[in-house]
Amino acid sequence: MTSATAPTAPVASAAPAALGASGDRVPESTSTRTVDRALDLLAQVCAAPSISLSECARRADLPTSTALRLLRTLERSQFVTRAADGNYTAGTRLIHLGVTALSRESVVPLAAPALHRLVGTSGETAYVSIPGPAGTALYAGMVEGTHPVRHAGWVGRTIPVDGTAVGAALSGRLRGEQYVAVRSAVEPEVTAIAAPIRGHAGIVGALSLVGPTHRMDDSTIPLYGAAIALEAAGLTRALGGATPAEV
Amino acid sequence: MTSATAPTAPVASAAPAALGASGDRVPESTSTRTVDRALDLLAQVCAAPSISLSECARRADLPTSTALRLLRTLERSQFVTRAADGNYTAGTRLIHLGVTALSRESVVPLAAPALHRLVGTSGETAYVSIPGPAGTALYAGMVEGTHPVRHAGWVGRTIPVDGTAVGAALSGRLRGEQYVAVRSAVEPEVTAIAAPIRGHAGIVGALSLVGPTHRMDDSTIPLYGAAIALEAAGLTRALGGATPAEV
DNA sequence: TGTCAGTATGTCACCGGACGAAAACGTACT
DNA sequence: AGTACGTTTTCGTCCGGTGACATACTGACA
Repeated sequence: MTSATAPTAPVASAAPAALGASGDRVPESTSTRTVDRALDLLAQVCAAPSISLSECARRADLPTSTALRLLRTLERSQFVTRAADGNYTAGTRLIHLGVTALSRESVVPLAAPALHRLVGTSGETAYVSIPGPAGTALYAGMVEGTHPVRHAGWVGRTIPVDGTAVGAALSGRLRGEQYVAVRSAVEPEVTAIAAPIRGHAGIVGALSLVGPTHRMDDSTIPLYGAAIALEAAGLTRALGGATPAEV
Repeated sequence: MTSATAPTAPVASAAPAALGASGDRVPESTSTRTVDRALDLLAQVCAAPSISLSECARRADLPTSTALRLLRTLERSQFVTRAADGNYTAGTRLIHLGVTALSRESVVPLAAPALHRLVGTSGETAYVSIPGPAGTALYAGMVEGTHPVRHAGWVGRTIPVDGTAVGAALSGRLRGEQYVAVRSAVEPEVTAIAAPIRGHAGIVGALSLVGPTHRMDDSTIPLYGAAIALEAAGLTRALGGATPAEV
């Protein structure tokens, strides 16, 4: 028990650094309102499949003429695109920057073979997740399950770290186990099992399987959990991280 | 010959719309300098694995104090992250927005099985590409080839549409063929074969195989090209686009 | 037909937000 | 110690960003 407590504590202390954002410590007085507003509008455009000027202005709580001017700026530099019907969607330049930044998160492409193996083992949908903005977890990549009824795509979605399996894995809150399983955290009748992937500086991502609760029960969870933990350990070794046995 | 020319012309007229950006027609006088500057700094941060304040300011041609203020704004809203060594990298919020926007480009996740099949057929690295910013093509997803010596990852990279196979495919410039192959366009001794994927409104993406020229020769190119065209036609049907036979 | 509500776009007087030169600070090196 | 360079802070200044208002357009309804 004592030895089990000691290994957990250093992992937990490393995890907040992985989830913490440098943005918290930036003096607010030096912020630039105009840019804040434009970025908020950009986020609003991305949060919807397609959005009108007035709805965007409403959600960002800006006068319409202000929103139009800022959205025009975003449009000119191709961070948003405006369709013929007047609605805005994310632009090619934002996608480019996002894909470039994502491909630099080396855990995401590295996890692809492991995701395929997990799907092969379980038939459930497999995900790799990374820390998201404002202390969330971001589903960054997936391989779909093979069952006729399977989990639908969550790529691009953020979830809270509290109360979710992926969140717990990213935070290192495994309670002495190698994986964590949570039922009905994000959606009813959906169970997720997750394990963390560690790099030099601590936890950098998580592998997870997500599927309907009726297939993820007391007989399958330990089996799938062990497979996820095994794959996560392999990725951890590949990234030069410390596996639990070495912590 | 005449019938072969007629089908090409309507396709070519549809393709510029796919590559054009609505940003071209936005009045420049309504742009917001401050936001333009911040977005340029964001792009500079994404263009490098990691970058210092002074280098970022240099590349954006801004005074250091101005760059610091704008980067602090980007940092506060988690579009960039500043490490302990002072260098900036892309932040979680940018990744989130980028992944969300990318996952809304339905061609990218839809292409995953096709990419795997192409790798299975050829052993070469397979990509799905979409229109990028400023008339470029963006490599948006990949499945690595199986050869010991294979093409390294280009995901997140943009290439010119002129003179490249993917660019030609995205532009619809196939010269009556179903695929296009180009040698040494982006890098020496690398050959790419590509075919367009069409949606309702025209070309939305391209499938491609990329590999060393010594393995992509006159005997393999027609075989791989036909496989790519077949997969692209399947995706086109899935997206409700018009296949060449229907144009 | 007219009326109304909502959306999108343009205008311009105004003021405060963004600017950047200069100073101060921190670090590494000789 | 001095030097060089990158980073951060300061603050007077001005011009860039603002938003209330006007206008045009569209769709729904009586």
